[in-house]
Amino acid sequence: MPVSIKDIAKEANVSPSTVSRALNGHPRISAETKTYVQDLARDMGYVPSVVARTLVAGRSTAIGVAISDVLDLFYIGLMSSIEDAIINTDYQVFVSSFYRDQVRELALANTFHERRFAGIIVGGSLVDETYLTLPSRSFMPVVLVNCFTYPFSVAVNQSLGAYKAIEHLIKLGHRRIAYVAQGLNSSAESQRLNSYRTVLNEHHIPLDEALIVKGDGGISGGMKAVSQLLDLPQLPTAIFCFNDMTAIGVINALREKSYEVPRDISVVGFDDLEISAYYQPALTTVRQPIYRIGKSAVNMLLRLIGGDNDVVPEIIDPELVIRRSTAPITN
Amino acid sequence: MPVSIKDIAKEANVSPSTVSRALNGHPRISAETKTYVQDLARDMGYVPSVVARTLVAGRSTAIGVAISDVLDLFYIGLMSSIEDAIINTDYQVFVSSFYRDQVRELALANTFHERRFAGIIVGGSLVDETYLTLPSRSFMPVVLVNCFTYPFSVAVNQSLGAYKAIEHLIKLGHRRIAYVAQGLNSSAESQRLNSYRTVLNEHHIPLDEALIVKGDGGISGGMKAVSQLLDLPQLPTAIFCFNDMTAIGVINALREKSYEVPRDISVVGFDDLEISAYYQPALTTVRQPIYRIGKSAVNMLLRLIGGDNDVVPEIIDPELVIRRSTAPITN
DNA sequence: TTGTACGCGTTATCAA
DNA sequence: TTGATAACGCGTACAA
Repeated sequence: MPVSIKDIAKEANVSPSTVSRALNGHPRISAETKTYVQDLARDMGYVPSVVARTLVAGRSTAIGVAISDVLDLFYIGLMSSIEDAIINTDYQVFVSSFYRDQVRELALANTFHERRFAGIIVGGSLVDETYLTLPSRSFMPVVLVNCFTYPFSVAVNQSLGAYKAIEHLIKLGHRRIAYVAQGLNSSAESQRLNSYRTVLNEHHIPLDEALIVKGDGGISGGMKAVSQLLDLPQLPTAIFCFNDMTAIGVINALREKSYEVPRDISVVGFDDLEISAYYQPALTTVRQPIYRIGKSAVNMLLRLIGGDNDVVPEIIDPELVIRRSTAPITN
Repeated sequence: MPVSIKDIAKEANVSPSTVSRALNGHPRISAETKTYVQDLARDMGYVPSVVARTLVAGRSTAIGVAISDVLDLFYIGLMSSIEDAIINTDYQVFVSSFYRDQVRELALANTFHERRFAGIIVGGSLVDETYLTLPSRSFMPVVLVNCFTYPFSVAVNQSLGAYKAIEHLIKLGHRRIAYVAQGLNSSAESQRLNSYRTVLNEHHIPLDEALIVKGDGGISGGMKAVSQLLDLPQLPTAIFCFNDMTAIGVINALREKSYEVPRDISVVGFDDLEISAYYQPALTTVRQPIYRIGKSAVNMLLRLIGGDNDVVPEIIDPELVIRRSTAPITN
């Protein structure tokens, strides 16, 4: 068992409250007993119990971060930026993931609730507005990232991102543009897919549903998607991918079949991960400014925790980063 | 404030202990009151306070994972495998990182201690045996990953890994072999560096200290290292990198200067990240079986938590994965 | 079958 | 300046 205030009190022949005062720099205490108790506490290896402190205070300094998938580097960047933003506050961050599973996501929210966390940030939620109905809502604020159906959120404008990507391809002369989806019921997914449909429509390009295939947000999903696309009677000349890892998978699978990017087929990603600039070919992609997102999410959460409910969703316009994986159509 | 057992008791006109019994499936309670209380608790949105429960029980079901760097994909893999291994137990995982900083690492250990976590796993520790001296040691076991100076650890044999990598290069005819370090005082770092020196020595290759340069474990560190190496009067013909991300940085920087890998210079990484197989050229690298490491670390920690101190360090022999970034020397 | 009393570690309040 | 007491939410031994 850890050393408690009582143990120190007994050893020092004072009352527990005196120990508490000495340790918390309370004004009304003699300098003598103060240093004596402090030294003793140190020597006994005392570390205060935040558990007990939380119980009596009725509030916690723990902030939870729930991310959909640890293997998705976008969420890793989010995690990193959140930790960065919170390091200078009085709060501590604890991260867990729910592996793209609705049930696990809610279980995780419940875990945070059970532990009475001060608030949580969720990246890649699959249950969205459900958070509004949770009983924890009143005392454990929830901020979502990249979700548009929720009032407390920081989001990159997914529609605009997809729009910019597809427009870019169209300007390069492409008309047969495939979309490799993530295969999840996320807010980002539906926004991008809708935008894909809209832009094609605006440009009077007939929609071919066969060009919409499912990936899994990772390399292998991108590779499988390509094998589906290559079975088509008429190949696409460009592929818009849900994210950069998917794009890397796509490019690899194409290379295996001796299609070269961008000579034969153009590929656009989403996220702008660090690796994307250093991949061969360097990826054309839609940048999600993850650092800014994390900072804003933390900001918003801290305001909500402080009782300021007067926040508005923050929408960030993404930027298209043009590199070497896209080129004008040749044939 | 969240709903408490007392709130329910008041509403149901029973005592708090009856509510507690009803909610915990206690045998001695009438089926009638049981279901009544359970329904009421659900309707009132009751979620038990693990904080209070932890306090009274004297033990927690929280397991902390401290990783050195979220942007290092090796640790992300570790995090993932640990979560995987723990999902079927009664414990919950909470991850935080300490950004390659000794002070932050100890602060994080203290945070876990304050919250009375059941145990912690540390990846990439910079303080190693210090954990043996912490006052939390007796009730919060600590398992380290890839640390050889600590009795409770799961580690890949770093020396052997480096040995296999360098041997491979030597067999390909290389004798001027550079080493791009991580630049940290970690256990892995010193083991690999020692091994590098040893193997060269065994093969009677004179050690040129100028061939040992510092990276930072990431892409940019690898790139900077290359610019140092290229300033040398005599270039290396092969570069052994601390990890795969470093290798990717190295290959990129070389490409920028029109050196082609492996034609002009061979490059070996370490870790075998997912991306490494799909990079161009696919990386020759030392595989650290991260899934197995995470599983073993969790296993060991749970045994320690269970009071079984009869554990021995687990050492895993790594495998060299030969791909396309290494080739026989040409000139 | 249910209620009462106590303790977990801490802090705030009130009394000495 | 210090000590005693109560309270946070829960579980459990004991009493009813």
